[in-house]
Amino acid sequence: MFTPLFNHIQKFITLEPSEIKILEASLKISKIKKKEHLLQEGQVCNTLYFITKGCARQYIINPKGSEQTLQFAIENWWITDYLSYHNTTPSHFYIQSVENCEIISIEKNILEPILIEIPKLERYFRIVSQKSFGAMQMRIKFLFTMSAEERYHHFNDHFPEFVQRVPQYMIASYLDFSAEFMSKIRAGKI
Amino acid sequence: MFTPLFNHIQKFITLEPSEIKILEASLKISKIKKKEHLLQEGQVCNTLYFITKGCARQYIINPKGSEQTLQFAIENWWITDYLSYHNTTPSHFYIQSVENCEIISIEKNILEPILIEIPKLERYFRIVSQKSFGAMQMRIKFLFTMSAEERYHHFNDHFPEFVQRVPQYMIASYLDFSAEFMSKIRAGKI
DNA sequence: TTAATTTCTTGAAGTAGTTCAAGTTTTTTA
DNA sequence: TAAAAAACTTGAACTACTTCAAGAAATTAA
Repeated sequence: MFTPLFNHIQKFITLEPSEIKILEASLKISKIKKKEHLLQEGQVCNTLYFITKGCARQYIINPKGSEQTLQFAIENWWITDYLSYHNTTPSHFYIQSVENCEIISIEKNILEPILIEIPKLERYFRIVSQKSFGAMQMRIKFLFTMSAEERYHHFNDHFPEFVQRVPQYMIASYLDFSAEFMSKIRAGKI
Repeated sequence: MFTPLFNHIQKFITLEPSEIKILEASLKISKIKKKEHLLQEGQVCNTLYFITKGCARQYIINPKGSEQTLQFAIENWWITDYLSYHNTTPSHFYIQSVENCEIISIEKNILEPILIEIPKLERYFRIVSQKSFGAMQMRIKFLFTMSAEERYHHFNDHFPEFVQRVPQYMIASYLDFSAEFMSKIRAGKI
């Protein structure tokens, strides 16, 4: 049930059976339907979510009233608002499932004592979040240096299966151009 | 000498005197001149840098051959390429001082054993990097939702001292518009 | 303190995107 | 399986920016 997460953890550290038990006891798994919200703007985010099946996204509603996807998370990705989590401040983001999902969640007030009990888990979360930060730096690089068309092709080349899974307009906003423009790129009308 | 770093660490965790000694022994402090490089594109980054005085930046050279700043780091900020650090892959970035700097550096092969010895430090780096990741999410939000002029004013309002310290063209590229356009915004010609 | 270099400014011309509105296709729901 | 809702497409008009080129101002070096 929790195996995808433990497999992921074991890529970075090695847990004792006793430690696995402790962690396991504090995890919660839930199935959620497409378009359900895990977090709404204005709420304080005090949960980490790990996707074991399906796909979720973080998005905002921009000043013009339309949704803009900032981040996707698929199988074996964590998704959360870390700023809200750490500062206990209202979130600027929505987190929503894009497909029916299976999600492991763990709450801050349960996780933090466990991290002190099992320091290897601190290590796991440190490495994962440093790598995510690094990935974000690359994302900014791509946004800054590539044209809309280049970003589309780059994304398509790197995540072809993913492009099939989610609506185009979400990918368009994630790549920071309009759905209409994406349609024209795809039709070769650029 | 290392006090700015220890002050920063003590905001998140509490170290024993013995632990402070261990860490201290593995830190290196250096003064570097304006425009010196800490990292060049293509090198593997195996060092973390903590700015105690001055200002550094991460930048790339874009396909047109001009520099684009992706990140600034001032006093009490860490700067590094975490993707290169963790994957031992060539970096896509330059890291360079923008002013004369005093910088604490710590190497991966020295740090990693210390982190195992002092798990509280794992905690420190985890929290710092999760917060940085959160800040990056906000940065993407601003890039996506604000016009060039709004980004300029927002940055100016939040970091007025900083705007005095670094050349405008670096700020312009950090905010993802041209130096010429920034000049026009400042002159109110927009 | 002069020369050299770096940074900033300005206007004119161009363009990579957006916005709007309407129609079509696909997917979901009942 | 029909109706409703969601997602995608298209073209025309627009605009927020970029690029270029040249000069002015500020900073640094000798």
